[in-house]
Amino acid sequence: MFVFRIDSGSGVPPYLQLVQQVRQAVLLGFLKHGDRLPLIREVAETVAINPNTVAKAYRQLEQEGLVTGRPGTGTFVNETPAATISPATYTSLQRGLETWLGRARAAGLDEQAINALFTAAVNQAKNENIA
Amino acid sequence: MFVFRIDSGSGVPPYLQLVQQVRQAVLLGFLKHGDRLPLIREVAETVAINPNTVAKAYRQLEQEGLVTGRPGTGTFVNETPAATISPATYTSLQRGLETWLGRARAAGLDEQAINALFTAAVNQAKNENIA
Amino acid sequence: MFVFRIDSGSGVPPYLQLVQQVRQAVLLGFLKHGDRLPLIREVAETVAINPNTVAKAYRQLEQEGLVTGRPGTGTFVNETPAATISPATYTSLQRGLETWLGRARAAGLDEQAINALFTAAVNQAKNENIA
Amino acid sequence: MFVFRIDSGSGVPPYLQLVQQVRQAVLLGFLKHGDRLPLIREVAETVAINPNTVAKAYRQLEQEGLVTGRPGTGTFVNETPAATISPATYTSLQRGLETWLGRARAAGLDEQAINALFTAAVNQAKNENIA
DNA sequence: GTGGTCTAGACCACG
DNA sequence: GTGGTCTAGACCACA
Repeated sequence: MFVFRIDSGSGVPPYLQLVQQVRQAVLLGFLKHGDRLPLIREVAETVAINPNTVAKAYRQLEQEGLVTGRPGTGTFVNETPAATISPATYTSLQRGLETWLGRARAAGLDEQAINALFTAAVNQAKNENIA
Repeated sequence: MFVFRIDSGSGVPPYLQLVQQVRQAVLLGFLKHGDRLPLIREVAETVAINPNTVAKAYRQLEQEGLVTGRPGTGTFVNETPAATISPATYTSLQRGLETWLGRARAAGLDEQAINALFTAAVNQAKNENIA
Repeated sequence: MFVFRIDSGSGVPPYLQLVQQVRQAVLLGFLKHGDRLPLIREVAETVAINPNTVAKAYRQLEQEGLVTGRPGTGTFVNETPAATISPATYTSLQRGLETWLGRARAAGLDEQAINALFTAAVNQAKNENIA
Repeated sequence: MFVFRIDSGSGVPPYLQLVQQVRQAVLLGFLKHGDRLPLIREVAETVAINPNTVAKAYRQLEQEGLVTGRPGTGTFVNETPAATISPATYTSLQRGLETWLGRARAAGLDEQAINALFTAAVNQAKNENIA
């Protein structure tokens, strides 16, 4: 089953967090064609936000063509455009990240610092590309 | 010089992005005690947002005690609480991340997919802690 | 100035009527690049619906790429993809329709009957294409 | 035989589309006193909607007095109030519309644009009446 | 004062 | 009982 997670301190609107999580899950293969998203009312209950907010997120996903809402039945994932990477390289990358995270945590970095390092690294690469 | 970067598609309010970037820069040692932040007008111009928005970000940083605005002179970084990790482990972690990013990009992942992997890994660790 | 019109008896959700009217206005050249749509609160007042409903319509138009909402300023029409027909043929067709409508009304048909004739004619053509 | 047609992108609820189509057909003389509407199951199958939805449409038509359901036999059209226009002027108007539609299509207008022109013309007339 | 988001609660169309 | 829409009213980010 798919589980949502809201970070209320990030400044990102909750409905957008839901949208991004579904997008990522589809991208990474956690959600596939035909899978049913959790019911709107379920999500609203588990993450403690208003059902309308969840509905707004689902509506946007539908407009993006990622899912289809069927009244009386639920909301279902549409055919994904294409599998981007092979499962092997995917799990390899995943393992690499996990060991790195382990080292970072062992060194005493909290989540905030880890995120800072990550975004700094990503942006540095971007700047090099520009230059 | 310190450079700001606004991601208008992330959903995070621009003023918060500025705040977070300064916080991260201080945390990672890019900004140290006595460094001057860019002028409000400069920032407003380079990232194309309203000066009021930049001023709001600086105001919040001042309220957090991270910086001090000196009218007519600029905004300066206060004494940082303490660097928690040694520079050696820090650069080691940084290098590790960069090589990982290189592998990910070589495998054909775009920024979106990389972010997805990263947040998934971080959240997975969280879930394990909870369980 | 652009004026909205809500037909509350048609069964079409009000927000969709607004969306369709803007789409048509852009398509017919009544709204051009840079034009400002009426303020959300204005529309809500003139057509007597909730501001949120108008906002929902504008949001959808923004997602379709037709307009751009600028907080503090208003909502503006984006560059139109392309002018589809020459103004000459356009006005010619317009005149033709008007004379036809005049004949229909002179014959005693009310709006309901006129709409019935129109949709019947359009659908008939469709069926012929299918067959 | 009478054929229904559902436009799922119009925003009009399917059951209402059925109701409107029967109303129009009666108004234009396509359906006359004693004609039998298609069976609910047939309609549900051909237009791919739930039988309950069709039943709801038929129920509403019965409440309007347009048709009468005879259990085990079918649903039949009641006596129509009166044909308001002569068949001659009717077919004349119909021909006029068809030639106009032909010109519009020849000019390169798609269905969306044609509808836009039509509703614009109708509404313009309305505004003139108000003014 | 502008658009954007969230909440609360109601009603409807559909299965 | 499902998703979809509307209303009412509040708060926030932005110009």
